[in-house]
Amino acid sequence: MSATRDTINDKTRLSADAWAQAALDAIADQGIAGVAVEPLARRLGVTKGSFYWHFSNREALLKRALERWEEQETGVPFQSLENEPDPRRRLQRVIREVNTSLRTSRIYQALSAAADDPLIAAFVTRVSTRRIETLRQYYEAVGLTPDNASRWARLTYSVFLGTLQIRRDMPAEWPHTDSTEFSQYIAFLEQALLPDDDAMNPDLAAPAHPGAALTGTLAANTATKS
Amino acid sequence: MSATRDTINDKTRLSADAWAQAALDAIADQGIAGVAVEPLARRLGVTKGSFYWHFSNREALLKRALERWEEQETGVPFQSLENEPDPRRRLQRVIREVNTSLRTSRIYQALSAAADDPLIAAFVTRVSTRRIETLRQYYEAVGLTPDNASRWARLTYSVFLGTLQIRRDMPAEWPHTDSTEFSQYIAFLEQALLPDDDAMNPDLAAPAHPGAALTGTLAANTATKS
DNA sequence: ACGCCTCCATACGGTGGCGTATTGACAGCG
DNA sequence: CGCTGTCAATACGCCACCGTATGGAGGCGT
Repeated sequence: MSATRDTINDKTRLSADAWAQAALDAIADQGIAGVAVEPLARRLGVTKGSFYWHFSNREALLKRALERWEEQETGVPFQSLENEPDPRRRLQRVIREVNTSLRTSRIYQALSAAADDPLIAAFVTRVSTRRIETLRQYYEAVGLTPDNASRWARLTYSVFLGTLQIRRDMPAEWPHTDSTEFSQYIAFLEQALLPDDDAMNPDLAAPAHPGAALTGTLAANTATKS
Repeated sequence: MSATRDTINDKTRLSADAWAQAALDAIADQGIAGVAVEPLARRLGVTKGSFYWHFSNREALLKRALERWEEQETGVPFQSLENEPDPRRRLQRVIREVNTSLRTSRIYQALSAAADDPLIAAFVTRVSTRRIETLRQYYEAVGLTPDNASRWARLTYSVFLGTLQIRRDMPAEWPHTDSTEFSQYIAFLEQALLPDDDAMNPDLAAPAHPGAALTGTLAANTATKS
C-alpha cells in the first residue's frame, strides 16, 4: 500500500517504476498471484491500457519488480552492523536482529514460495547466496577456518529461513515478541549459533555452553538442572 | 506418477482414493496448482464427469488428499527411531536422517508454499507442530528441562526447514550427497544441534565443541565426550 | 432379460486472467 | 494553433479452469 495510487492519487501519470513498486506491494500481501495485470490496474485506478504501454507483458513487470527488490535488499539491510568493530558482537547482533524483525521477510517468503518460476528462483538464489556469503565472512572474522565458517554460515542461515516459516505457519510455537521466553530464546540462539570461545582459542577454557550458560546469564530459568 | 492411471491402466474404474493419490502426486511435482480438475482428469485418462461424481468440488479433493498425506506423515516417518534406546544417539540419528533425505519433503514444501490457503495452512501447522513436539520429547529424554527442550526442538526444526529451502533454492550451497564435506557437515549438525554433555552433567568438563571437534575427531565425534 | 445403479462422457455457461488493436485525452513545442 | 509523442480507456479474442446438466454404457440383481 505504500506508494500506490491511493497516496499519489489522481492527476499524476504513472511511471513504470510506480507499477513495479505496486507489484512489490502486491507480492508482499498477496503473493506472486497478486502480480496480475488487471487487478493491479484496478488497484492503481487505471486500466490495462496503461500497463501495456509501459511493459511488454506481465513477465517484464515481474522482472522489473524483482530487480527493484534485489537492489533494496542488497543495499540497506545490515548497514548498521558493518561498523560494529567486535566481530563476535557483530554476529550476535545479526542473529538477534534477523530473527526478531519480520518486516522485510514477507516479500522473500512470497518469492520463495513461488520458486518454481525459474525467473523468480534466480533472484531468490542470488539474494540468499549473497547473504550466506556475508555470514561466512562474519564467521571468518571471529577466527574460524574458511571451511568451518561456511558450515556455521549455512547453519545460521538455515535457522533464519526455518524461523521465518515457523513464525508464519506455527505462530503458536513462537514466543510472543515481548515475552520473557522470547528474549530467552534469542539469547539461546546467540549461544547456539556462535562457536564457543575455546574453539577459537583452544588455550583458555570457557565454560559457557547454550544449555548451561542460560542458567547464569538469564533469569535463572534452568537452574534446576543437576 | 506412482499409482496413477498409467500403472493401473484401463478397465478399472476410478475410486475417490485414486483421485486423492493422483492429487498428491501432482502436488509433489507441480505444486498445489497441479491440483486442477481438468488437468488431473487428463492425466488419469478420464474426464471431469468422473471427478464430479466422486467429489463435490475441487476443495473436497484437496481436503481428502491432505488428510491422506497427514496420515502417511504421522504414521511412518521415525518409526525405526522409536526403538533406539540411547536418547542421545536417537537425536543424532534424527538430525542425520532428516537433513539427509529429501524424498518425503517435496510435498511438504509445496504445501508450505501454498500456506496462504487456510485449509492447507491448517494441515501444515498440525503436522509441523507434531514434529516439533516429538523433537521436544527427544530433547527432554537426554536430560533437558522442558523449557530448554522446547528451545532446542524449535532450533532443530528451524534448521530442518531452512535446510530444505537451501537445498531447493541454493543447491550450490549444499554439499553433494556423497562428498566428504557432506558427511562433515552432517557431523557438524549433530554437534551443533545437541546440547553439550556438561550442560546436562555440570560436574564433568567436556572439551569437545563443534568448531574444534570437527578438525580432530570426525568419525568418532561424540564418542570422545566423557 | 429387464431395469437400476454406478461410473463416466459430452456439452454448456461462467469467471478471471493475458495480450492486442484501436481510439482518445492532454501536454509540450514548433 | 496545430503536431507529435505520451499515457490511458475501451473493446475484443483467447485460453484455462470451475462447476452443472444431461445423457449414455455397462455390470448387477432378480
